[in-house]
Amino acid sequence: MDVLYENGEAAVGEVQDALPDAPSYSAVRALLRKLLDKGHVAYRDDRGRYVYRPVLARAKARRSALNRVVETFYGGSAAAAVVGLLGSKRELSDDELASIESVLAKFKGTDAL
Amino acid sequence: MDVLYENGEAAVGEVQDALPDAPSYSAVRALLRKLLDKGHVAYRDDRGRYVYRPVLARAKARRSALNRVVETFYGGSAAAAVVGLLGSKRELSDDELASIESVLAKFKGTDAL
DNA sequence: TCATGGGTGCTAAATAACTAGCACCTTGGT
DNA sequence: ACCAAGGTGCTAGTTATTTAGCACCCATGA
Repeated sequence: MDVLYENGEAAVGEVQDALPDAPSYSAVRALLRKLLDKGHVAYRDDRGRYVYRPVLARAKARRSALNRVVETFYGGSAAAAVVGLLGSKRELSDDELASIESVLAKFKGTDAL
Repeated sequence: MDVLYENGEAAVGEVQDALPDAPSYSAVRALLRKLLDKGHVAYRDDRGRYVYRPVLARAKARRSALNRVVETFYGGSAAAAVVGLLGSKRELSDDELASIESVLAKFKGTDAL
């Protein structure tokens, strides 16, 4: 799933290559077929070659993945996760800094009242 | 694993209860034993009852989990992940806001030079 | 003391996942 | 037109996981 979300879509061989400790080609085929049966994945036929993609919107999966990490490791506190995220970073470009301060601004507003 | 990281430690039954789609008690027992064999988990004997805990330091697992989400869903950009994290939040306490601005401060310093 | 509840170790059978290998089809190059 | 490469569908055998059920141990409460 992560492979598909990262690449947007991928064929069997690509999924296998992207997997850290890849099982056999046959196993990846079987796995993708099972995900297909379960409705987690769809495919398009690219001239006889099947290219798979996630069914659940990337945005939803993203939110859910982030949520899980926040729940598991930060006691549900998004702010603590943000601190953890930035704490292990060395540098931040001006653009990145600006975008973060931009989303922060809205909280300053509501909190100040 | 997530269950153990979230609770710090847990017995077989607790792991089973915390699991979203739990397999049988036997399966959880077997799984924990396998994790034990692989060295991912340790246990203490609480008067005949085994209580399991992760071997890998929470901090490392946390960093690794966060990293994976950032790689998978935010193209490796921690800043983008921060924006995503804060974007879906409604409110932030003064303390939370302050702690975030505190870690942000160090980037302002280095970037300004 | 003695039953009870809830753990563990262990085992055997059912179920699921992995693997390898076939025939077949399509694409691309010769 | 033909061949080679690389896909798919399908199948059968191997391996791993899951399951249920034993005997046993050890706190707890009656």
